Amino acid sequence: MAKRSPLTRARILAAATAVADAKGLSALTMRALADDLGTAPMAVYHHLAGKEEILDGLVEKIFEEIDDPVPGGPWREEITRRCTSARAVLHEHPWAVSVMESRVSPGPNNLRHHDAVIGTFRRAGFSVTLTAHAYALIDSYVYGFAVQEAMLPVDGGGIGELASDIMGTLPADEYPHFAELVVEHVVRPGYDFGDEFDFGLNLVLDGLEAALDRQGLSPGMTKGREVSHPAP
Amino acid sequence: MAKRSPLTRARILAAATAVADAKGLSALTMRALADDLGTAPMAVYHHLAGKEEILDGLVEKIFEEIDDPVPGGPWREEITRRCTSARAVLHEHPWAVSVMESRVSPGPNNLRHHDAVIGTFRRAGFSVTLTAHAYALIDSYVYGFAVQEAMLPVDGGGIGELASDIMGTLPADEYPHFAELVVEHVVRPGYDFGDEFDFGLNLVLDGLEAALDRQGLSPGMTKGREVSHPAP
DNA sequence: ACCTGAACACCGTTCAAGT
DNA sequence: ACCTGAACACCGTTCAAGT
Repeated sequence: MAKRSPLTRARILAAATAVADAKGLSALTMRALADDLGTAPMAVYHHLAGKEEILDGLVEKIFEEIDDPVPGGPWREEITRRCTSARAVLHEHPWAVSVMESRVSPGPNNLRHHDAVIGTFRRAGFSVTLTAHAYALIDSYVYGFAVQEAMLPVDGGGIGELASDIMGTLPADEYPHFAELVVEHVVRPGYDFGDEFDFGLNLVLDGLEAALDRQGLSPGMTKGREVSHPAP
Repeated sequence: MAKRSPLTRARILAAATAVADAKGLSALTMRALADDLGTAPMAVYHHLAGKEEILDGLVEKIFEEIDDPVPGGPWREEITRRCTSARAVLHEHPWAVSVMESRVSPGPNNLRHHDAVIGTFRRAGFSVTLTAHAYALIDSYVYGFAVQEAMLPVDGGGIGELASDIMGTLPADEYPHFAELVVEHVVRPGYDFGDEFDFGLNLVLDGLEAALDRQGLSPGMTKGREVSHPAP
């Protein structure tokens, strides 16, 4: 793409993202990356220590793209915006979860982002324990949804064709419930797996809201409602 | 391990699982696998077409290990058992989700298992649409939880030490909410991230129960409550 | 200082050959 | 039929050399 500007850490990471987006994670080799940058493979090593550091950089770029929630704001709106943004970013970069899984320690963007998520719950009155629950729950949901989207062989509308391909090849009477779901739902025009995201997110947030209310009514509320960093 | 029995598809897949469990997915090479089996690398190719077929086989073995729910049984108990089992299996084999992400089409065990999950919801009166919601939601949660567990550098109790290591290295005042969560919760004796699973699962199932009740009361209930394969 | 080319130890896989 | 060894086209990375 951009050819003759001097090699930069940022330019290398941008090219790495482009290669992974376009051809998949397995096509992201040091040689392919150098090709895309118009340099020899070894040129990259003068700006980043090696492939591991490139992968670390890619994950940090991902967390840069995701909207941070604002602690102190209305928690449900903030968390909704954050989760919707995270899902969109992970959808654009289907390799992202795989790369995250292979990292050993979180970078500054990762920490800052999750500090904001935790802070949003705490400032809204979630106890430390309930914040830990909520944090594990929403991240599981967002990451898991992204994994499922990444597992789909095609995007959005195309899934209908694929599903009917599968059902055509496979004995439908061996998997009757699967077949019913595909025939009566998935192949219908307008179906998009991505639309399932909002249902689950709202259900999860309803549950957290109820848990927050229950906490407020329970005897141990004083500790739970303590806010570690009160607004000025 | 077992050395001199004749090479078998099953024995190869068992060895592949053992290598991935013990040394990680990246250590699962055809040469390392052959070493473990006590043969030359190319011997494996007489029983499986190549590495892709090995990975397909590993995923099928995973779905063999997970308890199928029984359609027609009490849906909440069945789904709880299934999700608990799935989480345990994915915890034992932290490489499993990564491998699943890279597969193109589901194998028979995979299809049978998900047919049972879908059937459990349908037979309990979930409409096709609500079943699609429920299916996406619980699998997102289970896969996402597994991803997060796989991202943790150490297991269970050891996470406390690691967390305090991180907090020791990192400026705690830059990530105040993160620091609070670690100091007041994660490093406490007895904390185990895996324990977070039940909270989220119960919250999700509560939400699905409420959605099922709402569906039963709504005008369009007849179609939704139709059971495609009534008990004899 | 920034980039290069040749070389090394890997990887999955093909192919001709052994028993 | 089942297994083997050498070879091929890759991969990340080291190292000595170029500008």
